[in-house]
Amino acid sequence: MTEAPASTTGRILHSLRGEILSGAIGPGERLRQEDIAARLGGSRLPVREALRTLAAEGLVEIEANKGARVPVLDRDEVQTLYLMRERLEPLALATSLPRLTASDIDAAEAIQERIEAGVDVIDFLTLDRELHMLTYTGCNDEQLMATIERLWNSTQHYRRAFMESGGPGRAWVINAEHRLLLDALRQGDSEGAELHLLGHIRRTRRELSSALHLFVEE
Amino acid sequence: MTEAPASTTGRILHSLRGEILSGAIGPGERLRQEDIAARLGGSRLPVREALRTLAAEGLVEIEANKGARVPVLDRDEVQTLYLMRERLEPLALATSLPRLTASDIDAAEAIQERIEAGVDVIDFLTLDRELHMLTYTGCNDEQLMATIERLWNSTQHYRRAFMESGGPGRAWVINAEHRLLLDALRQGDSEGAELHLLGHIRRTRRELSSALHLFVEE
DNA sequence: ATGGCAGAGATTGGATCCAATCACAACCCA
DNA sequence: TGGGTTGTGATTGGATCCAATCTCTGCCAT
Repeated sequence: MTEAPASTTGRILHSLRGEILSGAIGPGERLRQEDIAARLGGSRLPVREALRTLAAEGLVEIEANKGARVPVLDRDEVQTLYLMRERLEPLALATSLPRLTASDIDAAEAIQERIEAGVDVIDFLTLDRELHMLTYTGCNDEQLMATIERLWNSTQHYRRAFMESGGPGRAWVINAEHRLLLDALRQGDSEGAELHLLGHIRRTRRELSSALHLFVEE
Repeated sequence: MTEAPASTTGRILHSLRGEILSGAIGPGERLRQEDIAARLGGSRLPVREALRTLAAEGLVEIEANKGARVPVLDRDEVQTLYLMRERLEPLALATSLPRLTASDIDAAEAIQERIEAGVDVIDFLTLDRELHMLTYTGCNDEQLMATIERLWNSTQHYRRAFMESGGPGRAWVINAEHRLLLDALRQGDSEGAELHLLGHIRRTRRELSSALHLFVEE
């Protein structure tokens, strides 16, 4: 997610995805090809290809002759995306665990310590994602990991909006879940790790779903 | 999956996807932009956009300056795709069931009767897919259904190769599983339906995994 | 005979230009 | 005054052209 590709299409794709994930381009916002081409450098052609890719990833939606915009998700859609995470991420974790090294878990714990030391909203989102992705490094299946990243990407905006509007309130819950997850991983306890991960995602889903103010119709 | 779009890009995308799913273009085969443009009508531009979309779907892989080809999956990759189906399709089924009408189930049973009446390999693949997708019609979540369709698409070649090389041998097993699934749906038994579906996908995964001749290195 | 190398043809990547469609505003008429 | 209509600017869709990279063949040297 961090490597910068050489081709123009790859570069524009990378930049656009980053702008959507960072919130610089929010849900409902329109993406004009010429604007993007001028802003990111290049002609409209690589922009169109990048938009096609983003559309297949679910990060934008393209309507024929009417252009691309960032989709506005309602509560049910975000809920389903989280239900998908609840099903797929334990699978990735179980696949990853046998190949996970002690230093992988060390790195994850270092991230957790930074989270507990106190960070702002934007840093938390980045570190939380890094931590979870680190636990999946042993899973080298492209399709599974690509699907999981898509699920994170599609819900990124709502996670950030939730955190910025006060967040979960009880930070210790997240930390306890992370610690339990990492401990289970350390012990090679696949089932335990899967259960803690499931509970972690499930609780987040429920908190997001009850934050109705995130999903007011526009 | 069957509607023919008006735009050139959409038409080419639809045709290319169909050719890959039908086996007209097999794994490892290269896709030259100019060939496709000449064959399907249009310039290379819409072809490139269609290839980008197919790449994001996992139906082709694009290497910079080297073009697109249909990916060759090994046994582990197909296995993981099926494990993903085992996780996601019961979710789609549970979401679908409350909105499923009696006539939906009637239609699915009609398909099952056609399968039992005896069909060739290609018809079976089509009907089997139609049957399962029918059971998901009540699930109107775009992302979940798109992900499931991608999983079917990515594994379509190996399913067909398996069927053509003798298949499961015991056709009654599939029919029993389908009947049990449909019966549970008829009774509104969500848990039972999920279990039968899981068993159905799981058995297919195991049979495919043990058919090593499908995955010889090239 | 075999391995490396060079060059020509093939193929992809990108830019510019033209056509088609859409959105919006001004205008006309009831 | 309000609603429909038409026309113009804005935006997207598609085609052709040029540049960059790759591939593959044939040649040369060892």
